[in-house]
Amino acid sequence: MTSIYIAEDQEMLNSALSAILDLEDDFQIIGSATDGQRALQQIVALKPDIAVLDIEMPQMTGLEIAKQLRDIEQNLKLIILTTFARKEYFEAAVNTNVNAYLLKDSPTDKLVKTIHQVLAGETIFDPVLVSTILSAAKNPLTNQELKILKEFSVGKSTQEIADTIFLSYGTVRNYISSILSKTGTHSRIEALNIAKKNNWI
Amino acid sequence: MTSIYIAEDQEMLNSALSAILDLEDDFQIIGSATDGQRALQQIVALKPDIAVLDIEMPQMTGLEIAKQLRDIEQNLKLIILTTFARKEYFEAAVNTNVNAYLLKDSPTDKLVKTIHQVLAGETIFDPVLVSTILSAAKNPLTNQELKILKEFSVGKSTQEIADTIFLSYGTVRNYISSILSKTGTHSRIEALNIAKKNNWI
DNA sequence: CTAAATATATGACATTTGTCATCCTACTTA
DNA sequence: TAAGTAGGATGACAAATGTCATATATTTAG
Repeated sequence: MTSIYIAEDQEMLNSALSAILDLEDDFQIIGSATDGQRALQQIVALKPDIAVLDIEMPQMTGLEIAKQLRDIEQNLKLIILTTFARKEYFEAAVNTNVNAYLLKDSPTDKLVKTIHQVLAGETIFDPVLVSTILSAAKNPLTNQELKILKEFSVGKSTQEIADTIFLSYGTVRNYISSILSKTGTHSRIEALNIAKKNNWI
Repeated sequence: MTSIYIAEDQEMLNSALSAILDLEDDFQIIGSATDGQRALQQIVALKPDIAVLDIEMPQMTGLEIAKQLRDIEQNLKLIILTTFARKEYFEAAVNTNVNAYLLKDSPTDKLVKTIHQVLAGETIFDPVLVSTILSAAKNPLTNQELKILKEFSVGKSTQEIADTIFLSYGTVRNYISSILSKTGTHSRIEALNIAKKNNWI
């Protein structure tokens, strides 16, 4: 019998998955939470065989939970279950040595199958995810440019950005000009829309 | 026996709900889709007793489906199942006379219960939703201002906005100035962030 | 019917933004 | 060592943006 813990902040999906997995003869749901902090505490306390973790949750993300658990629980198998194929998430997950990374855009059968495969020692990455990552428009922005993009995404003015990252006013404007040129746009809002669409921020 | 159709674009939740509802003795899932167009066609063809509709789906939203179905299928009970408590959605749903409006932030039990209540002739609005709507910061923008906000949210310049909605350049700038003043900001990006946070767009 | 509110428009002004050419300095690298 | 090259900075200019005062119809409310 395999014990499973579910961390998923959308109550409907959380309860639905709990019910479905619990129906499997060899699975037993021993707990679930809709926020990250509680999930981490309970997983440490209950020591399940498998933890299914959503990434975006209140309090603490599934990736943070995975990272902390990796250090203290060697046997625990970690499965990340999330909505979007974001490169940053994926890389973080790979670096944390999670056992599987699945998209919510898969049917529940797939989750069940994945759990079985993980128990058998396999590591599973959703193929849709992998191809999305590989085909995604590569972010052409430098670190500095990305930092500045994030600054003006919250509405800061050039001067405010210059003050927060300790660059001159003119330099910040040069970077912004470069961002606009690389994104093929002529205004901050357009550049932001491009960046969001391509998951650069 | 009650026949149910599910339209929900997130495959994991779709399959999970299908499985769970099908387990109920008196329910039978007769179909499901992950896009709006296909859902509408199949619902018309299969004539279920209940249609559970997500709002945000590719091709066609659940609200559009509900509207079209209301005209041709009087007996069909419509249940809207969605993530966010948005005033516009809620109002549209009420105007379409849907039989229930439930948030995904409820457990599956609640959905099952709601279906039974709807079958008994009741109309159910998620209480969390109703209180959220009532307490939400009221949108202070006029229709024209909102229209202009949406225009510059996609990155259009003042002149481009003026051209698309047939107003003078100066008038558009006045409206934008008014938007900034009402949102307590001094730039379009800040105003956009406020508007998004409060679900005005 | 009048007063107030709306929707639209202008002109004028100060700031901010976007674009460019150029410059300096510290590192690589051929 | 000389020629790049990356990161940062200036100054100058045009265009866009944000702010205000004001004006004129048109509606709406009292």
